[in-house]
Amino acid sequence: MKKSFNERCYDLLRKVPKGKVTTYKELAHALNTGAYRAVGNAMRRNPYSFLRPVKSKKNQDFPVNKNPYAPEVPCHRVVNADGRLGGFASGLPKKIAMLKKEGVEIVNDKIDLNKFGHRF
DNA sequence: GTGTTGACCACAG
DNA sequence: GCTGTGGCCAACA
Repeated sequence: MKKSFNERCYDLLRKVPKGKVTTYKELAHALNTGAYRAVGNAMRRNPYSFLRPVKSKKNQDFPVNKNPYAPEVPCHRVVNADGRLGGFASGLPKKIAMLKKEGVEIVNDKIDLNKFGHRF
């Protein structure tokens, strides 16, 4: 079964335990590729993002109606390699709030990857 | 097939 | 600390 790069990203992302975060770098590495940017790209057009903004383009890559992953894809659990939150389509504060809620400690809008960084 | 863009990374200055 | 530059890979026009 051939999965799109996007799907693989989400699949890995779902494996990240609650209370932990991963980085675009690790994610891409786990996918056996170095396309961190592509991962970010995938998240940006993430059709399963439950906080997806109105900025939805043509998400013709997946059947959004069925959204099989739904809130199971914690796109808020992905951060930059430095631990910075980087970007979030629906706003960083939201991301921070959710992560804090899961037990992730955020200091100065950054995450301690030594403690909360998940590796595949 | 080519060129642009992207929620990035690493390095240089 | 900041900006600029080059590079990586995938999706899209």
